[in-house]
Amino acid sequence: MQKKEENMNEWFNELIRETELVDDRYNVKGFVIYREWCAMSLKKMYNIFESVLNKKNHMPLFMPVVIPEQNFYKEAEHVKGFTPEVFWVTEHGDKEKLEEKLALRPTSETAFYQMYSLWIRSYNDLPYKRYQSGSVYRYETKATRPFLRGREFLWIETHCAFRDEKAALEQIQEDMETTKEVITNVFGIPVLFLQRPQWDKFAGAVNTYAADTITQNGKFLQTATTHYLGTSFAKAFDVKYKDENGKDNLAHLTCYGPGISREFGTIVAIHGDNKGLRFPFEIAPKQIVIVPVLIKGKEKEVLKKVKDIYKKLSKTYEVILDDNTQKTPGEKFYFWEMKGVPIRIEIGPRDIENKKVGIFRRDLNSKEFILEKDLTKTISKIAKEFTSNLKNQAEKAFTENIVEVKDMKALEKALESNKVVRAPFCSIDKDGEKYADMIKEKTGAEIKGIILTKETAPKELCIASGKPAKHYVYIGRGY
RNA sequence: GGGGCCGUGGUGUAGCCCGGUAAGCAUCUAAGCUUUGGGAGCUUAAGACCCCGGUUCAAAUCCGGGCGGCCUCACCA
Repeated sequence: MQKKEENMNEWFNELIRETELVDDRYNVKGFVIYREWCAMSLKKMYNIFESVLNKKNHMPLFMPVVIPEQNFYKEAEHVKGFTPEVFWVTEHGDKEKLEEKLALRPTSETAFYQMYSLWIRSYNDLPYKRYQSGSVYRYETKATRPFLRGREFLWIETHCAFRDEKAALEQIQEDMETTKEVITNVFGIPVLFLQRPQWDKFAGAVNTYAADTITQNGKFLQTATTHYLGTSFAKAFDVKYKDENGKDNLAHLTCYGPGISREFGTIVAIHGDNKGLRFPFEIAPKQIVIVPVLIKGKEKEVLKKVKDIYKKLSKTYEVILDDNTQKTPGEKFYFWEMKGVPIRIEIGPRDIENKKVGIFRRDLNSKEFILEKDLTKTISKIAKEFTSNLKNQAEKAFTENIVEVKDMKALEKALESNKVVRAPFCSIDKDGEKYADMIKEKTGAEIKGIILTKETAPKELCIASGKPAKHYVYIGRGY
């Protein structure tokens, strides 16, 4: 098998094929099948995200997958940004034209806000927080890849309406906390919260805020974005509320889009190692596998023992009992490690004699034999620390992959050695764009944005323009 | 969209340059025996030359076109 550190792309492609996460042999380009082992985990990811959103007073709904052309054309910037990527439904039956073209939603602002103008009437209706889980469709150009860039992908999109900018910006904060709670703490993926430059924001937004992670080969990978849309969509779709004085006001809108299928790919890319997948404990398709060691003449007592343990652990965890007799234990060990099951329990005649069980843990790739009476205690201890071990390992690589630079030479050098950089830069407003273009041309890397925690302005000069720098920006190549 | 590489059983490949044997190997699948503490062994079975056209006595192999894939650049919340 390919080594991750040698060729991450090939390692990734090989891994997702070997582990049967997706089947990309479906005969439509950019559309893949998320198979069982992957789907079990995707569902858990959805559940966790949804329950966090529900706790924060979002409510679910399901919007239609098609959006009429006229909705799509209501917000000028939005159309301009998305039109090249839209799949249009134009016919029915035997080549009869539809009266109106329908877009397969590339994102659902223009579906939600059409209805928000009917549903939102007064300030008493605000804040108005809804979300849907589902798939969206974008005609990406030919460089599609499973999980990271598909023409169909799975995500959640929230759409919220507020009285004013202040309330809307608080929602942006909440979205980022949600990202941290779920993507970092449960999925174990470290992220940087970045405000995108003006030239790289969501089509139609006032500002775009992203949660970017960094892969071990030094590329940015966007896991979620949240957008402050201001009132432009509200104006286009007539989303108004009456205030206490009976006066009409435009609602301030935000939307948040954590990409579930892409986050899954990120989990594979970040946590996977040369033995295969490693799932965070909470979203592992199965959390524990039990492998009996069946020695001739002693199968009976071993099988009885593992069935007891299986039954006991199944009350709390999702467990598989691999009692297949055609495969040797060694082969099963390799197999389940590749599949990313967090904990493996081994039991053979010797262990029964010693009142012990073998425990292998995939976060540390280590094995020990413990007393059987300590089993549940040990498992719950491992379960508790498993994901944070993965997270810490990921964070170490993440931090090491960011380097500080003060000039173009150092920038080029850092990018060449597969790092992303933090550097002083003149401006992420329109006036900085030409210098960003300059960097792009010279190095192929992009300005991904500024970090959101308050920072004092740099004393250094901008690495591209030589003007005083307003910000430290993060620069790198992306997926 | 540009450039490069490629298309052989379910999967990974050899064969192609230099046309001709029963298209080889590994894995997977099924059946049986035997084994099982870190990828066991044997026997048997099943399974493939992307599509269309051309050249030729003869095409997996050469030529043209199509379709599809991978890498890469551009584009892209």
